[in-house]
Amino acid sequence: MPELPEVTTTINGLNKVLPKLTIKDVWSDYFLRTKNRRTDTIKNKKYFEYFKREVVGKKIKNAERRGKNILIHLTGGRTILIHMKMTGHLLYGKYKRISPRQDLGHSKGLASGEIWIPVEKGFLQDSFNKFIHLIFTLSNGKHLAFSDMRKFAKVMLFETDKRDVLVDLASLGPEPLDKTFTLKKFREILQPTSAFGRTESASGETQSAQGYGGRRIKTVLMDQSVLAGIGNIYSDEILWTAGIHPERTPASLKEKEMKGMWKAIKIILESSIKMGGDSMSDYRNIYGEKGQFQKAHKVYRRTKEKCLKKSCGGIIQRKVIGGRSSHFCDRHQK
DNA sequence: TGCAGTGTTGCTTC
DNA sequence: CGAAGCAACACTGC
Repeated sequence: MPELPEVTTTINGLNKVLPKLTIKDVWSDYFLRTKNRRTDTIKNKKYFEYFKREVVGKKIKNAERRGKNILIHLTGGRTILIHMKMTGHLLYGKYKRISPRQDLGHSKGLASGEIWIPVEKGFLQDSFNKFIHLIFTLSNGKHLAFSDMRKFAKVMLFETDKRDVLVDLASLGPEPLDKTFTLKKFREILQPTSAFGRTESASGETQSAQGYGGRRIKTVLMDQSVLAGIGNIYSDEILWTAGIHPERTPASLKEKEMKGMWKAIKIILESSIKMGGDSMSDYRNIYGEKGQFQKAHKVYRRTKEKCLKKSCGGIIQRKVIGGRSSHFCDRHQK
């Protein structure tokens, strides 16, 4: 579930422990059992060998978030990009490698016949260790482990000064928590006359004069090229707070509604960061600890329950929108 | 037991 | 353009 607040929580943790450490070794079993044919990620064996050659011996400068991507900047002008997708999370601690017995419950996820387990007692002990598919050995004797149950994650290396042309980063919209993401900017993105989202046809005619204006607001909020970092949970929570139905179009939004949504974006993302992110599913911080935002959900996964808006009296509905399950109150979200 | 559902993204088809 | 369906993968819950 890593969306913006979860990635931020991870980045904050990484920046407390990683800077100035050197990567001494890298291990992965991603490439052993995957149908992914991309050759530019570590799921490809040749690419992983290259990745390992480039990364071992480099010192870590710092970590940065861009959208839902984790960027780990190294000396030598290279940056590691990690997109956690559905189930990825980075864990920091002291690990050791073992060859587990198959009867210990390690099933399909285990491809290599080896797993890494934490040496010290604590949160890292509780789970997810059998899903570690990438691990860095650091110069202080500790490890940075990447657990990824469903193996959807993307890990690659790029030249730091080419970040502006790397499509994973270049295609992203503005950062919603950036000071420069003003109400004016949000309005420009959503308004029908906006230059955003318009394309020119061969004849030079404006093809979609409405920009994003005709799409459903839920899918627009989740569109990483419109705004970077918002996913299914936070789009539901933002729309509930702003009182806007997920199927409304940006073109139909009144000024007051845009302002309410803009404020909700800032408030909800910031409050989740303060709570250490959302651990309704398997997100954990780098020490394996849960975040708390799942306790503050107003709509997400509350299908058929009462709307929590004061004196609303509505019942939370669930409907698939843009291929994602969307939760909303059809009484106060108009 | 079996199958729908799960935070993300990208590709294909209509 | 945009929406829908599905694939990548493995587990949980009904």
